[in-house]
Amino acid sequence: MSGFGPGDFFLADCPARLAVELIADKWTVVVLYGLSQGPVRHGELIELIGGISRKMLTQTLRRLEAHGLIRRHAYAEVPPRVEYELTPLGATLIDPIHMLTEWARANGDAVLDALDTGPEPVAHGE
Amino acid sequence: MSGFGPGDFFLADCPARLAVELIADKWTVVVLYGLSQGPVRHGELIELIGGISRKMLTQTLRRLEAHGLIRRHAYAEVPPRVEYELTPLGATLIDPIHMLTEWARANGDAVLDALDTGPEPVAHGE
DNA sequence: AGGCTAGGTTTCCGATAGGAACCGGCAGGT
DNA sequence: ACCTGCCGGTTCCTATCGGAAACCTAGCCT
Repeated sequence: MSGFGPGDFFLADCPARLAVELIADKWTVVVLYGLSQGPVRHGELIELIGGISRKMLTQTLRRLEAHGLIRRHAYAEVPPRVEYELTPLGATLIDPIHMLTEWARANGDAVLDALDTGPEPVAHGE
Repeated sequence: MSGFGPGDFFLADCPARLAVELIADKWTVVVLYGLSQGPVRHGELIELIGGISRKMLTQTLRRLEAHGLIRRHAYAEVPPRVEYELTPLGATLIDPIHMLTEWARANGDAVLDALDTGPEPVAHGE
């Protein structure tokens, strides 16, 4: 070991760790991926992302907005319309996110196979 | 919109989504990063990763092992020694993980600045 | 015998996640 | 005029999770 760069990132309170924890979240990656091609409405995201609830979507969007990764546009229209889009800072995440999603697409089956192949409960003394 | 490839990944139960949720976890990214340069012992990870508890580390490692991303070597020695290392499948995650950590290192400060600059409570009617 | 080591589990409790139900304003149907 | 539906969001409530600290196992050292 000992080959890691500066001691940061492992330091629990450094900006890099906080940034990772911001996106290392069940919904964040999927939401950012959904926004990666342009502005999307709240309702569109709800329909697009299977399994997410309005509450968790709003919560996730708020957090990303507070951290400057996305911007919210609320149009004062009759049926309310709200669009979300990546900020320039948020756009810098597109590449990392796409690498992750591509990895997931390529290896998702292998990961699931591993679950069936060797559940081995470990039991540290079997 | 409508430019997303196949409808998978948004489907909530497809392998790709499950794979993303496996690694989109507070500790998983940091742990995988810690293993990215070779085998590491449990205790080394505890010292390396600031803020993690033994419980969460073990839990995270077990989950990664069950999904075939890492392998566990328990040496039957006097003071027990346990090493963890990436499997070939897990090694395919190094690149995506490194992109994430590099992004975090480069933009962590900007993300934190955004928090101070515009906490704007939103209040959907300001 | 008692203490040390290293990895892991258990216990307890506060914090969080998440679904369902509700809110608010306005357009349109009747 | 009233009821209903649309959209985004919030509130309520519970099940689950996260984390600190204590405990466990097993063998060597003193």
